[in-house]
Amino acid sequence: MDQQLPDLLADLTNAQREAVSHMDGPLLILAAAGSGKTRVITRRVAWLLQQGVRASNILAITFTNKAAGEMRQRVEDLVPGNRVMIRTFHSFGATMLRQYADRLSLDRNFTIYDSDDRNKIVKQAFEATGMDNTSFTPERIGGAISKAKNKLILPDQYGRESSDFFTQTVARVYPIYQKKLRDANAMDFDDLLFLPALALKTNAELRAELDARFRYVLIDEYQDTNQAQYELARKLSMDFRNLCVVGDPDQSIYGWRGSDIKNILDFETDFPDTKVVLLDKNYRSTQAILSAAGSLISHNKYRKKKPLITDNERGDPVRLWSYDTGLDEANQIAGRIKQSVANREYRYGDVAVFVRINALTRSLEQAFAKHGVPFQIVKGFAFFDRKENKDVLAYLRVIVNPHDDLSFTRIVNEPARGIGKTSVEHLRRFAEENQLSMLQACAHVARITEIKGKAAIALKNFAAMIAQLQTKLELQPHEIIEEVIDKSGYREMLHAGKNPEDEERLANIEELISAAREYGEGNAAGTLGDYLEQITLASDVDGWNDQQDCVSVMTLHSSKGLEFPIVHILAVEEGILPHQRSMRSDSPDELEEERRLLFVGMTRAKKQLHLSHARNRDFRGQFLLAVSSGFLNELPSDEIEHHAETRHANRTLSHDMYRGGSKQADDAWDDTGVSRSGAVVNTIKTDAGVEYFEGQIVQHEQYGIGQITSVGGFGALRKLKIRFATQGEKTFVAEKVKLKVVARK
DNA sequence: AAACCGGCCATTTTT
DNA sequence: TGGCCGGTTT
Repeated sequence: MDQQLPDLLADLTNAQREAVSHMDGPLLILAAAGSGKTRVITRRVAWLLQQGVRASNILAITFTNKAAGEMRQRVEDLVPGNRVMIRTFHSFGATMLRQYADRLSLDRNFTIYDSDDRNKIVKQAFEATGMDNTSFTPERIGGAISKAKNKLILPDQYGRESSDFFTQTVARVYPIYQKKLRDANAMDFDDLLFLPALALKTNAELRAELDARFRYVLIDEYQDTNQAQYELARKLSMDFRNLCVVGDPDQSIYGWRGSDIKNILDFETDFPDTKVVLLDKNYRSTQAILSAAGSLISHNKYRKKKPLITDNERGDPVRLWSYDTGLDEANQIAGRIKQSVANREYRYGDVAVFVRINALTRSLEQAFAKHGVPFQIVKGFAFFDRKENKDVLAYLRVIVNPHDDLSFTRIVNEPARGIGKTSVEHLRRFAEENQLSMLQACAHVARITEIKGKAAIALKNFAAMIAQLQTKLELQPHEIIEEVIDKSGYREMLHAGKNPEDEERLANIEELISAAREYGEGNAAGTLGDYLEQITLASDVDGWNDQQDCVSVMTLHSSKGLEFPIVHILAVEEGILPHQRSMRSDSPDELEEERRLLFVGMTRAKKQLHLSHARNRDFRGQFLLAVSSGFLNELPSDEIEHHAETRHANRTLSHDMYRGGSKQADDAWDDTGVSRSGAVVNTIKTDAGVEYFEGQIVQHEQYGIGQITSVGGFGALRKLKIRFATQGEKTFVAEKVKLKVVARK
């Protein structure tokens, strides 16, 4: 080997070396959490280059753009100046669609619609079917279409397989939805996988070409691929079967959006001569953390059994915290972090807080602010969701893609130009009848008799302004934004400033401009279209700055692939983790996925792991009962240290701060059937032998967690009143109702 | 045409 | 709790 090249294998374990230096043929790397997976992939890319494989023949797929960037950097450090394509699946799909647009009869300037856009188009498509209002939300119908695309089901195929009313509805919406997207020259997220996968399936020539172009394909987080992604991977690896996939079935957490854990479990069947490498040693976490995580995940039935091993020290026990309220939880965690940093035990940047749902970040935000703890919420681009920024982006979209009627409608009267709803509807109808985009239709506004003088002139002027802006397309993105807010009158509108928040809006746009400028500096060749694509395809973690010394707050899903010395996981409670929606008795898979989600969160921790729950939680403005998650009972007691942070001293005071219910909830905490006051409560026993009593906490299939507020009646008429966490109070016949008594320890 | 108001609703996770 | 829709007023 050339002495000047870095020795890429020297510091690896045997298993890692085997994975890195495998040359041709399919390769499956089963990599347990913390087993040095990223290192192996980057090393492997570098090793292939060192063996003389051309950079342009390698394709590496990661799960987030951030991961792609990091991998690019690490490969660059090992083999400077290479041009390996490292992308997310979606970004790869978008690139292919643009690159081969002509051969696929597509317009390469397509807009990428996000889920908000998608739901709006679904709504329009639903209305176009002429069906009556059903109870199906656009989100639900859109979700079904998304799943169909992930399974590569075409609009007309969907109709043939539809049976019940919901799928029949979807079957009617789906074709119209898809046509609307094509008319607007827009792709939804799923199209970025769906269309390339279909193209590779039906266009043999293109498939062979791309297969030869990407001779070596590496895919990270393979356990989270869906059928469309699977198809892409396969079709790129038929003539050149050098497909390397890396993943861990125990970390599959995207089943809800169509990913199929079978892809990784069946890989060896799909590729019979697969070489399998097991990376099972963990280099990340302490023994205590691993043993707790391992004990939890061993409760999953649908799973290959495998031990979690490490040479690391035992370390601190996993700490389990009980709080009276969610507010206490947030405040005490903030306080303890602050104290530990003051004691120089660790830095703020070492700490991460994970939550199951985004709504839970709010209390943390307040608590951290109150205690003066620096933090960042990894909800990356909430910034681009602000109205003013969405408006500006809509202008940019229309400039790049004049067919984008959705964006056109958003901005045609923003700022107000005297173009009202009715005029816009007339324009839309005319455009539809004449197969034009709404922007194109503006040129023929004189022919639309319903649109009168003022509105007609305004539309003409609007179209002229867009045309004028389109001549600026070769400018840098941030310069175009400046043009947009000047020429459109947006800046003027905000400057006129009637509302106090106008100033803030202007500041937000300024921030958008500097973000665009920053983008331009890093991507000198980046067009406006590239910039828009980057924004739309950005994930939450892509906006996360890991250099800052502050606490990171994020969802468990976002935490995948990351690691932190100190990890807190909040609200490990029934209904939250596992989430209500996953607890239907007919879907054990979903419950297992929730368990994997907690497993992923736990295995992010290197040194300290804190799990917590509260007995009462503020949710949606209501103060509700909370019960610790059954998952906590699946942890090994000898690795766990319990901390009950109750506030007995000022219990009454704390209760006075909230609306009713919490006193009862506290009484209910004793599992004795006897309230704290000592009074015996009503108890009834059903014929099936189940005993119910007041104050007991139960779970109903449909309504979720609740507390029995009263029992009464005799014989077949015995009734239970149950107050549910989210559904209010309901009455049931004790013999009939199916309840699960929530067990606690 | 636009601003304003009040009621109703849902309410996981994300590219 | 707040975001959205639909209706009403100016």
